[in-house]
Amino acid sequence: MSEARRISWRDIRDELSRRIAAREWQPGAAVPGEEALAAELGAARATVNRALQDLARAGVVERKRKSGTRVALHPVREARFVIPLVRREIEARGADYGYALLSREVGPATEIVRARLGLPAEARMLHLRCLHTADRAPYQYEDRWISLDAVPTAGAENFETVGPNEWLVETAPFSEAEFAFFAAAATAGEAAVLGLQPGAPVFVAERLTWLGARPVTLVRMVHPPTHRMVTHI
Amino acid sequence: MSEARRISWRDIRDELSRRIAAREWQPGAAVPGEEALAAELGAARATVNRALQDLARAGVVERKRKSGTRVALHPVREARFVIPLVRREIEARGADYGYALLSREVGPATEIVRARLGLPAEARMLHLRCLHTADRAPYQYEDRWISLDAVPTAGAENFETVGPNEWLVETAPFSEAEFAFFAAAATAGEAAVLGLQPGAPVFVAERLTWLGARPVTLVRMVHPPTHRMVTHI
DNA sequence: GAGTGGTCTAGACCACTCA
DNA sequence: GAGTGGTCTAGACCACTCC
Repeated sequence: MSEARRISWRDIRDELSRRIAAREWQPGAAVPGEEALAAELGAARATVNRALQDLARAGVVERKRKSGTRVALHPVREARFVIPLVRREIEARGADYGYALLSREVGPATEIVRARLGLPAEARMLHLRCLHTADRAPYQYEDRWISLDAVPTAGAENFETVGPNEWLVETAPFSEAEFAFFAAAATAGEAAVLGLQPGAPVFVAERLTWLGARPVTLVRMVHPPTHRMVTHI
Repeated sequence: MSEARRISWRDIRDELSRRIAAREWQPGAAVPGEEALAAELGAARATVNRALQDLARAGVVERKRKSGTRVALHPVREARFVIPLVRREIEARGADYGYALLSREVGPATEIVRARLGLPAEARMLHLRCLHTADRAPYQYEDRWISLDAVPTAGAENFETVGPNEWLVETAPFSEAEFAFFAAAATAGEAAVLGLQPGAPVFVAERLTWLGARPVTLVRMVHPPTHRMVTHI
């Protein structure tokens, strides 16, 4: 009587994905062209295109003009991590969020920080050290430098009740960011703040942001070794 | 004489992105509807839609039917990491890749591993321990469990020249994966293999994969503290 | 030169959600 | 009920790349 429901690009993606997983299309093998798939599946080429682009983004197929689409030999899987505000991260766990400002200073940056941000020696910087707690337990120690050239209004903020993270998000836009994650041994200062032994392994997330060519902020976020960064694919 | 080049969805995305960064549209403010933007920018609604969807994926705007599109108050930025094969990761740095199988055993899994994978006590598993080197220096210690129920052919492989990672990628498809990253103190065994002091901080990446409901493999990849996982946004 | 993916357009209908 | 985003279609042209 009635026609079947229109096929969606997700349906197509899942069907192609299934064929690849079931080895109906071997790794390295060519996938039929968009036109052919569209005809076979009863969809428009644009719909097939959207499905294939999604698979390409996920690393399942590789596409090249003229040569066509192939099942990836070495699927480069990608992991996505959402980087929420610490406060939201803690509240999402159902824990009570706490914030404390440990120190606030205006002055020149250390040589390492200047080199990392590409700033001259005379650049005026705001240096903040904060602690974020979950149910009163140390959760993240934040060591942040803010360029007062890029964000002059930061000099007028005391950051005693609002963390620089939240303040910057609403105040200072950025165009580029670089994240790095690594393990390190807790320095004496970090260990004291987080309630660990000096030298204990800590999980460090470091972020640099720029607005155009101007560096905005450099932050080192240090977590106790119980911290896990998890994602699903 | 001639018309300007057709506007692309990237152009539109960048223009909208610029307006948001320049605070022409404040955080929380409503963005004009797709129809209006299409008219203003001289593009089709589908093109504007694609640009807005990309901004939504990046967390810059939030979209809801009927209510429309708003500039995100708390942009939930996301970081994307590509997870290549270790060999590729090392070769991409211009270093020589080396691989060594340290041990290979068939038998029951430890209780912890079974619990993690949701497997019964009698499940037959393949346990592999390997070392990946970059220019002869230890780069990653791989401790892997493979379910012989899910991947029976793994039992016939000796894994002496090809790492289980590469072998599985070409042999055993998976539908779901979970990644976890964290810092830990090197165990005595890990320290010995990586040439570190026991208790030294190490960067651990753990991955579980399933094919449908069946667990395929659990791997713990341990890196020396010099390892950094980096991404740009 | 020719084949394949990349993308834009114009129009249409649907789905969700708010009032 | 009505407004907005979500998506499909059909057609077209472009851009890249291999031959």
